[in-house]
Amino acid sequence: MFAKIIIDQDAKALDREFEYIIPEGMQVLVGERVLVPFGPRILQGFIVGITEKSEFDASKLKPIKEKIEDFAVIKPEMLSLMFHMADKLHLKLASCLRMFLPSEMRTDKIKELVVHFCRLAENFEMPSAKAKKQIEVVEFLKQNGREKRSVLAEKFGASAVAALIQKGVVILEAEQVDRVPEFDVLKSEKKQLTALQQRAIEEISENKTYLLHGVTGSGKTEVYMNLIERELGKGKTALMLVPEISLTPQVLANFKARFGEQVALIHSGLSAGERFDEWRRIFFGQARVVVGARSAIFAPIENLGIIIIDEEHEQSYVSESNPRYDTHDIAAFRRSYNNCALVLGSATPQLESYAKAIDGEYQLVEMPVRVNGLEMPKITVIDMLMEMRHGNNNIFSIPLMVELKEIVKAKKQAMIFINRRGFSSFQRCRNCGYVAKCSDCDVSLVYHRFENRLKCHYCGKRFHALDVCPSCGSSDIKQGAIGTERVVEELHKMFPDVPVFRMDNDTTSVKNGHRKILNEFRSAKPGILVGTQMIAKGHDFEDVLLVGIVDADQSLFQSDYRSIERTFQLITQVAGRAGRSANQGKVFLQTYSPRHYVYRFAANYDYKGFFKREANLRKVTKFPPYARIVRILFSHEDEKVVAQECKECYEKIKEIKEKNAEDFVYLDVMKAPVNKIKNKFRYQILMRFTLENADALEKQIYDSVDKKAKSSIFFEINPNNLS
DNA sequence: AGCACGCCGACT
DNA sequence: GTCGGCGTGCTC
Repeated sequence: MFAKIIIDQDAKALDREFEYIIPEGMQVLVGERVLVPFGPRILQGFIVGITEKSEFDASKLKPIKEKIEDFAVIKPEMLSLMFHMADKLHLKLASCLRMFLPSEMRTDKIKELVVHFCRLAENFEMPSAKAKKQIEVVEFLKQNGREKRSVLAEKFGASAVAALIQKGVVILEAEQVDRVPEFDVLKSEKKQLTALQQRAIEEISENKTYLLHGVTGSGKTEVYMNLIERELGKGKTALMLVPEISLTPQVLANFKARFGEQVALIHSGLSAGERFDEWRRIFFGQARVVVGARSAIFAPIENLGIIIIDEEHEQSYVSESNPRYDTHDIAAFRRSYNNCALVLGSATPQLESYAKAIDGEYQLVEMPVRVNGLEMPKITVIDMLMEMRHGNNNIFSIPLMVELKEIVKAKKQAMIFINRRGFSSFQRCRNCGYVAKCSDCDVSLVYHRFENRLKCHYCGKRFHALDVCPSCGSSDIKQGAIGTERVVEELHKMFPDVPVFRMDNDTTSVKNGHRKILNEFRSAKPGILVGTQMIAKGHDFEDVLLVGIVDADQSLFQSDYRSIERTFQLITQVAGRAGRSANQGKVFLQTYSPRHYVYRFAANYDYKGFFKREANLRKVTKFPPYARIVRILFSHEDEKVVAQECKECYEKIKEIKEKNAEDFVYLDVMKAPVNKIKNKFRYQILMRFTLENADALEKQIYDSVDKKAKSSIFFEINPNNLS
């Protein structure tokens, strides 16, 4: 018998099946992991097929060396998912398989956590009277039966315990224990459902895809929990995805409280060991509910009754680094494989999803009212140009400052949203215009006051801050647009006695960083929380009565077809943080373009109006979801090589375009907007075509890319950012 | 990915 | 004359 095997190496040249002989007497299954001789070395491989006869020259075949586990780590569903991903997303087979296993399984450093217990042998000789410590151990075990070796060693000394084991008086028993991730414990309280929630649960009853459009505070989480409960009752399992940043202790605690031991949690805060143990619990069916971030969509859970993607519009569901994939696509595959329901929930669905709901491809379920029946907080749009004209050059407008003072006086809380880390976006010389740039990447550096350093947000490299301009020697250095650090500093000046917290990538990178900051903020009254996107997600603080959006335009003027949509989503999410209790909250939105339509729709919480306007714009200008964008990015350290290879590829695509002229809207080749990252030069081909022949064209274009090129080549469909 | 084979410059 | 540069090609 022969096995088709995928070698576990992330290389283009190895991205196919290799054949091996299954040795006599070795029992293997599809999906198992094995070690095989490959050239001069021994590598890990996955069995993806078993055949009677070989297709390759039989005399050149080698036998499988050994099995790694005695069970198939890749289940049938995941195997078909792998082929699906390789085919549709142009991913390498091995890199798909890697997504399905906890990374620590490949390095085989981590194993089950084994604890050694000691017990007395059935019949044993008492140690000699001189060995007092050993006698104490024996007495202790007589009293207590079993104890951990580490505990005994600490109490009586490791040598005494070792001697007893040596003599056979004490027997060692190894036991595997699961590492259980930390979480805050909440008491489980089942809330009374509103009529709206009840209706939503009833509507989501078939094995279809549903778009649950519910305003912030409409109680979507409670709906999810009830849906999951219903599936568990039917003997099914459930998979729920949440954006990484909203995997807050609160959310986790809620699920643990409701579903107890049946829940497995997967998120980036887990240690390697914890992650592995959760994966095992899912794999072996002990966990029947999986809650996790993006990569949890690959959890080896079987018998799915429902898949939920909460905050489905979140960018974090799209993997931007290899392997590139969109969680929606994977969820759609698993939904259809398991013939189960898929629920996409959001207050501000992606335009693409809402369009599908309108077309009837998804079922639309609406929850237009907050659970507590309260109005949404009032959003006031503030014209910062007017502020400047009236002589206010501060980063806060007068109305926002007035309101902040009120909050402090009333011992309440406020959140200030500013979507930029660091102190200021760049440092520029006022004299000659010099802007500090990263030596390895083509981007300006961000000034971080606390460390007094310039940092590259692309590669993380750090540089000395500018005292004098390196170009002209002038010491007149201007700070660019403001960041979180700068806002915190301003607030400290205004309110020296009020605790101000900063939450962004820089302050939450330590383990449990989120939780610490949020817990401290929770008890600070008055208190102010300053942060980037990550404060916009799902934290419910009753006393937050004010939300300030310092610079709403920031996400608006990025040359990206989705930037307006993103701005709308961000404002709605951030505003939803204010007034979660009976007190009406207020939102102040500062902008330099107050008449932009996105602010009018956002201030009125008019999603449908916004959708209509934006969808129409996309239709007319032929952008997704009414067209497809393909970007092919070439990257290499030698600029001549990338430029050349990119150009060659472009010429081939140009031929395709000429044959399909009516489908193409746009095609061009250029330097990538960020021309260099980590010392690698980047060139790109950008194109746009209509949907009629999109799949066929996409395939042709993919096939025309030179597989032997020296540059790394990235193939992106409707990319989120074009840097 | 790694490792071997293979064809052109500066060295005991 | 040889040692070694890394370009090209192969691994069931």
